Amino acid sequence: MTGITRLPHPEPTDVALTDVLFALSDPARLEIVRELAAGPLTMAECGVTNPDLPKSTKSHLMKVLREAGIVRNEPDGRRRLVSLRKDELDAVFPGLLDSVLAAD
Amino acid sequence: MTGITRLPHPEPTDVALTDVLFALSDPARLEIVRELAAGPLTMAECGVTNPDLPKSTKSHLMKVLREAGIVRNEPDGRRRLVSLRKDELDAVFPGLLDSVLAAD
DNA sequence: GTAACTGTTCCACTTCGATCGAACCGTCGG
DNA sequence: CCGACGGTTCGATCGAAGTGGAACAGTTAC
Repeated sequence: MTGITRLPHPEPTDVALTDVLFALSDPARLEIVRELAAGPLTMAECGVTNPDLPKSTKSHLMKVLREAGIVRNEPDGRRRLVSLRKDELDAVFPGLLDSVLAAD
Repeated sequence: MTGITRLPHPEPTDVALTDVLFALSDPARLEIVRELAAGPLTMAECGVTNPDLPKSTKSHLMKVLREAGIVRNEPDGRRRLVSLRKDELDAVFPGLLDSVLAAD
C-alpha cells in the first residue's frame, strides 16, 4: 500500500501575509529558511546551527513554515526533503523573501 | 515644567529582523502600518478599520510597533503624532517595508 | 483652579505558541 | 518477518503575548 504520508501544503495564494511574516519572525525558523536558500535539505541536514534540537521541536518548527507556504516537505525514501518554495512565494509576495534573506 | 513624556524609541539598527517581522505579523498592527504609509496620524485617527478598539489595546499595539523601530510616537499638544520610520527602516532592512506594503 | 480630553501604564485574565518526551508510522536492510 | 532509522503526531507543561477596564499623567479650554 502506498502509505506515503504526503503532508498538506497550502497554496501560497491562500496564505495570509501575516502568517508568512509570523513564520519568519522566529529566529530558529528564520535560520532554517536561510539554510534552505542554498538548496533543498533533508530534515536531518537542516538545523545545523541548533545541533541538539529535539526532533519533535524541529518537526514543529518545520510545520509552521510549511503551513505558511514557505517550505515544501516531501517524502524521499525514509527521509524527507525540505525545499524553499521561493518562486511560488515570490509570485504572491514579490521581493519579500529576498529582502528578508538580504538582511544579515 | 516640561513633563513631556517622550517614549523610548530604539534605533532600527539595534532591532532584530525577527522583532520587526513579528510586529508586522499581526493583522491589526499591519493595518495600522498601512494607514501610516500615507502619512502621520494621531492615535485617534489611526485604527480606522477597528473603530471600537479599546484605547488601551490600541496603545499596546502601538507600543509593539514602536519598540520594533517601525513607528515613531511623539507628543503633540495633548495628543500624539504617530509616523512611520520608513527611511530609517529602509536603511537597515532595504526593501522589506516596501514588499510588505505592496502585498494587497 | 478645575474639568474635559488624549493617551499611557498598571493589573488581572485569558489565549496562544514553544518545547520536548513518548508513542506512533512508513521505509529500508538483513 | 523484525529491528533500526528518519520523521511526524500526541499530550502535557510552561512562558509569552493579547485583551480591556481602571487608574494615572500631561495638555488645553473655560
